[in-house]
Amino acid sequence: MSVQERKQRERAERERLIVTTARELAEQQGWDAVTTRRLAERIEYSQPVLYSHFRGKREIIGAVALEGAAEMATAVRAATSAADGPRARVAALARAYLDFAARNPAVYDALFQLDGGLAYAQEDTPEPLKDAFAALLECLAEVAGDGVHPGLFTETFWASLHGLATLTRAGRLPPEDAAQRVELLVDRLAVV
Amino acid sequence: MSVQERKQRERAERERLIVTTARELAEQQGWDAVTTRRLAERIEYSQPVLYSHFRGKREIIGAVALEGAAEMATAVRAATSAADGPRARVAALARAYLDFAARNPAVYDALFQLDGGLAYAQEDTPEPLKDAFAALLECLAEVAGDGVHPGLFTETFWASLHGLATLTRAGRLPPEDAAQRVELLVDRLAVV
DNA sequence: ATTCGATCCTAGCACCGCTAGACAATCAAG
DNA sequence: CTTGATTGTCTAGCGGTGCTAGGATCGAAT
Repeated sequence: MSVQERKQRERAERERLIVTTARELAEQQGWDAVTTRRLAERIEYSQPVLYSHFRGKREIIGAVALEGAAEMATAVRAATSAADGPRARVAALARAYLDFAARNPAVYDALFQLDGGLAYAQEDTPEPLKDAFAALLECLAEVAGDGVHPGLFTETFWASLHGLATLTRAGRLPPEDAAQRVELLVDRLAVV
Repeated sequence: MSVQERKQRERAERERLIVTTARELAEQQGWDAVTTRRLAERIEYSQPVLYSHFRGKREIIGAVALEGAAEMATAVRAATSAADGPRARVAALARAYLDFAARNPAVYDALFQLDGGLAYAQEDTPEPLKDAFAALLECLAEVAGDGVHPGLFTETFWASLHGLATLTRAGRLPPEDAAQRVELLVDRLAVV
């Protein structure tokens, strides 16, 4: 029994190694640089080993996305719980979200830009994704305003943040006025 | 002289053919399916011909993006000019924008998701891109609100629309309530 | 000690973006 | 009309990609 357990443990460790290595490589050099060959070389195994853990590159991206979703949820909750009052909480949420996107561009891409083969906004959506959305909802529900469905409001607010995050990072928006745009968004969208 | 002119004309026609074919192929089967081989086959020339018109695939994407920017500007202006009152104009703009993104997903990707080698939000930004932004600005400036820079407001509003467009199309947002989200966005962001 | 199954790697497939160099068509000069 | 240079296009190939078939190796159980 113990032998099998050890093997299982080692296998799980190697899977973790694959995911964290893929994430590192993606953050360092972009997802384009995350090829199965380079990834295999970094973990010091041959390519086919990757395919004994994941169906393909997509699933590896998906694994990084799930890891990122959990972290993002934590970051958002930490920021909102440290703020006083609805207005300050929403502002803290927005900053935390954009900060996460800016600090972990590759993870953010895996989550919302690339195809990681994950289901979104459905019953079979993985728990970390649901929870990340819940983290937003918890804070944003209180500023949705009368007669506005909290879920719908959260989706809309989230989409606005997502737009800011992606357009800024892709060089479509000048980065200088980022803070002002966030402030404008919070001021107008949140009902306090 | 006439011979050279004819050649120049034919060459320009072929360049148009490349761009429209790339666009067609991308809309039909996605940008992943737009390979230089397939594109060359469709225009009935060999691969190297593509490289006598464009530096590489990136520039072809960029050409599609510029074409799309011009069309989007036209669509937005048509929609806004047909509406009465600031509130209705902004709503029409939002609908026209999202409609364009939904109807021309590949073009939208070329514009705002993919790397077409174009400069954004700078002095050397190509004219069609500047003009597309100007089309948004013309309408949105009148609802920016007191003390809010029109450019900054336009950027923020645009980012929100962009977030809705991308998240909806990527399956990150349920498509049913799209109209309600747009309405919410217009109601809250636009000062009428 | 020997089987046998799990584990891993080598080698290779079809495809990608891109380019060098051969070849044919066209034009200007003698 | 015949050259020679120039232009245009194609074939073939490079190094890379994601992914997989099949053989080698190694450890556990008999």
